[in-house]
Amino acid sequence: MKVSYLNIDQLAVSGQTFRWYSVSEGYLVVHKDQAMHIRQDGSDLDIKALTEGPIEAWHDYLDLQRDYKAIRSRLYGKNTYLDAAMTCGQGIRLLNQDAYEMVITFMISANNNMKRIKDSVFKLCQGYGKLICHFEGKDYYSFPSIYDLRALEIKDYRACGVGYRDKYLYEFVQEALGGLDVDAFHAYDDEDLKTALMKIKGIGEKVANCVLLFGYHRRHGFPIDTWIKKVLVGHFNVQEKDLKDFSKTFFPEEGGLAQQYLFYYGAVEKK
DNA sequence: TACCAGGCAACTT
DNA sequence: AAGTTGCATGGT
Repeated sequence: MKVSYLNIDQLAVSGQTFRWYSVSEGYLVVHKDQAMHIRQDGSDLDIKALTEGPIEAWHDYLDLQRDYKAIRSRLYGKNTYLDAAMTCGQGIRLLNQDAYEMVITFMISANNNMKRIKDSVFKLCQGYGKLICHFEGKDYYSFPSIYDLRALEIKDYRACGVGYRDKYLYEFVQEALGGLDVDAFHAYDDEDLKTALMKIKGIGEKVANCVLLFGYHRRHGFPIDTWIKKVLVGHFNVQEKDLKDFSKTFFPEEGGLAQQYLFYYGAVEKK
């Protein structure tokens, strides 16, 4: 199919997902208990589902129905650094990911680096997810459900390389098994959602904003990490004390996408 | 060798 | 309310 404003190489390193695996051509992508093989040649996108689910689920995951041209035109021209970032990362989108998966993944992300986050998520899935497909000689596993994680002890999380975050993961899974249903949070308004997320140990302001944005698809969410902070202070002339409120006024709606452009730009510029 | 990585909870003032 | 500190682990 034909697509615009979508680039799989950019999405693979965009930092919103840690389950895109490079294969001989394109990527093997896992989300929840589904897998697909995705390839791209210019504007030509090819998706092959490797599991039973409906292909429409992948279209939704990739946010294909949204008009990125229109959104981009609203963001463009506000700031020269953002303009450059948008030109650099034209194929960046917001993926529609699973809330529970984002809670676990971004708990692991706190004060951590991209490689180790990816490795830890991989170990967690390999160890406790279900085998869902083989591809080019490798096995791929679903993201483990709370039931898959039922019997784990703190040390089992530690063995996945998550470090001191082990106890947060353990406690969250225990609470979820006890009835805490993060899927029910979809019904909450923004403020209640953020409050509910931050009640979970291991989730502070930044991780809550990541989960809110990537897992609950609240597109104005604007996570401020160490890198974004530098960008706002250095290129948007924001004072330290105004960081938290900045995005609300500067990006009334699509702050999340703007944040992704800035983050991706930073990631590629570093090299 | 220190310092950093998509920060957070617990503690001190 | 606001500021400080310890934290697992792998990379540079």
